Amino acid sequence: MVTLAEVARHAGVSPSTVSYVLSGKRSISTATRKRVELAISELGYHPHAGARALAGKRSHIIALVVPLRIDVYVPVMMEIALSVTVAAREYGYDVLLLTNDEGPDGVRRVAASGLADGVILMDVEMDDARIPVLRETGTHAALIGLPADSSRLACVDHDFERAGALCAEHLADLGHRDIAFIGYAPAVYQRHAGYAERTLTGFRRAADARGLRILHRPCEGSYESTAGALARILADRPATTGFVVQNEGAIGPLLSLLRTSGRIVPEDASVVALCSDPLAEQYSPALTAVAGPARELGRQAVDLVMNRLNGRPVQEVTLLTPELTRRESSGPAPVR
Amino acid sequence: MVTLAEVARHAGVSPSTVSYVLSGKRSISTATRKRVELAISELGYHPHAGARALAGKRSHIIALVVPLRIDVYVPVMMEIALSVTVAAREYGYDVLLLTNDEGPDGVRRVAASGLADGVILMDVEMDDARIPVLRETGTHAALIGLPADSSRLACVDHDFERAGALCAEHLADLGHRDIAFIGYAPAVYQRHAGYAERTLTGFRRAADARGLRILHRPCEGSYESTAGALARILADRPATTGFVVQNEGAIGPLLSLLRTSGRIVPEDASVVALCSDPLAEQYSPALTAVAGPARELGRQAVDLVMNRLNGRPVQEVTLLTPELTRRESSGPAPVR
DNA sequence: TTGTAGGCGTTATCAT
DNA sequence: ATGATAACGCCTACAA
Repeated sequence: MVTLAEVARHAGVSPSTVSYVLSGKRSISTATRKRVELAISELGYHPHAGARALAGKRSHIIALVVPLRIDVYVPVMMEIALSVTVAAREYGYDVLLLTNDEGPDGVRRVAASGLADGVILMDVEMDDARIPVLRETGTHAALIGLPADSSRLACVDHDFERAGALCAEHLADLGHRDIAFIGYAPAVYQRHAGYAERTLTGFRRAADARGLRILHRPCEGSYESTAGALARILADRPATTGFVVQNEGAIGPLLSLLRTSGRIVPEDASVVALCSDPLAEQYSPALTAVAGPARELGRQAVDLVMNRLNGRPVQEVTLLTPELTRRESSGPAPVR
Repeated sequence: MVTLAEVARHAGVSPSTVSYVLSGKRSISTATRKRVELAISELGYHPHAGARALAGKRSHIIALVVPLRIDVYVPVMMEIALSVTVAAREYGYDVLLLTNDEGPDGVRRVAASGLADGVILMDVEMDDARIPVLRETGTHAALIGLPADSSRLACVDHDFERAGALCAEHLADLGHRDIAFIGYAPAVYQRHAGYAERTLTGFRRAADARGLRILHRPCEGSYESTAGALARILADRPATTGFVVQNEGAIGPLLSLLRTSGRIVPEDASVVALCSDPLAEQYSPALTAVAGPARELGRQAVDLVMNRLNGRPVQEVTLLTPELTRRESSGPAPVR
């Protein structure tokens, strides 16, 4: 292995000079810098990560804790994870992947061992068990998601309330009066997942403001459960003409079922999905959808951690604004 | 930060004793071991990762290189990544996430800096640019996928030839004579992606052996491209009654299109998908599908790296056997 | 069974 | 602008 000392010898300078060329923490004459840089590339030198972490008190690694069992749409999760990785690299940081099955101890382990300088938590729950560990160990962290108590933390998330409201407003604008919201599995609401509740809150509030009649039906996302949810909706409120879906699994079945039941989209029924744009475009008709900037979430989380690491102040809560993209699945309410 | 020395003092032993109870590399009397373990938990000691890597010449980290742009089904990729992480933890290893946009240099960087002890490459191409770096640096690695030249490497992959063959044989058994294979985007075949070609090879060979007439149509996976592919198939071979799909995006559209064109599945046409079981079960009718053990792929890759790290011999190529699960989308060929 | 001490490759504080 | 040198926390060969 090539060491800094060898580079120094090769360049005819002292080890500290090489170190400073690398870190840029003091000025170096152009001449010696050139020599050092040449030596580095000639020898193929790469600083030893462990030694650097030991002496420099920074591992240049952040940990990303992802859920092992996932109820949100996996590709979005993956996109966030990848954007975190790419953004971290721009700071010279690498990303350590942790699964949430290690629980709070995983966070403690990587923080206490100096393995990671900071932590990004995905899929944060309202009352997340990892948060006390963060507070107790003073770990620099960013949370993707919004816990019940975000004080002294740094959180980024989509503005789900706004997303829910956008759906209701869009359908109201189109003249729909009776709207159904097909949501996540009952279990998701039972454990008070923030994103699910906040979407519903925003949706309800906007619907109220516009005088819409609404129905909320949880749904497992399978064909059968979607069929069940739709049947109940149409039985309870036959006049329903607008559908909002926040369960990726239910989208395909819903479109099939509407077609089967003789309802043409968007002439007889409008569908608005809460999902990523690529997904919305896969369906036929392409779906009007509300999506948040997944990639941006990852970036922001990294920025937050880096700011904390460098002692810069950070906002406790950052909400990213979602956008509604109108496609083929929504249209004026049918006249009756 | 709690150090090993403090633990030693607290337990009234020497630092090396603490080190040895941790590593188990020499026998310790039960009495002192107890004392040390108590001190460790009382003080909340976690060995400093950097120091350990520096002194022990092992970072206890493996790097996982994932593609930044993905054409395979993302959830499967995610499942593999997570299973790698879980399996690695069982060896006391953590996983560093690298994206392939760093290219071969990313591998060189983590290997040369001692950041990672080994590397797992996902989405390996036939003539992968990262492989020379592996050879040149002597990095311990496992590849998920099968490159053109696998000599002196350790590769795991699904047995795609077998998967393709299973599809053809299943449809042949059911009496189908004309079969169409709806595949990945043309670009995937143009760059000779191994999994795509091998599936086709196995499919063709088995079809030949059974005297089937086959058609292969690449497909982008969108609704439109699927419609185009299907239209051509039915124009070229109106007698086609069996469909094999190896493009997750095309499945939904295909089912819709078959229905629209008045073909009932499975009475008029049979569909066999090459996709994960959870995905196959989401559709209606539930799809007969051939799937490989994704989680197992991750495990095996980790085992391979660990074996290499510990100087144990490893197989160059390990192929995992896929299984066909019969569901509702395949049935006897219609009599005509 | 346990203790002592040198060294791993950097960083950063003193000097010069 | 550059050099020498003492940590950093752990591992392990060598002693006892």
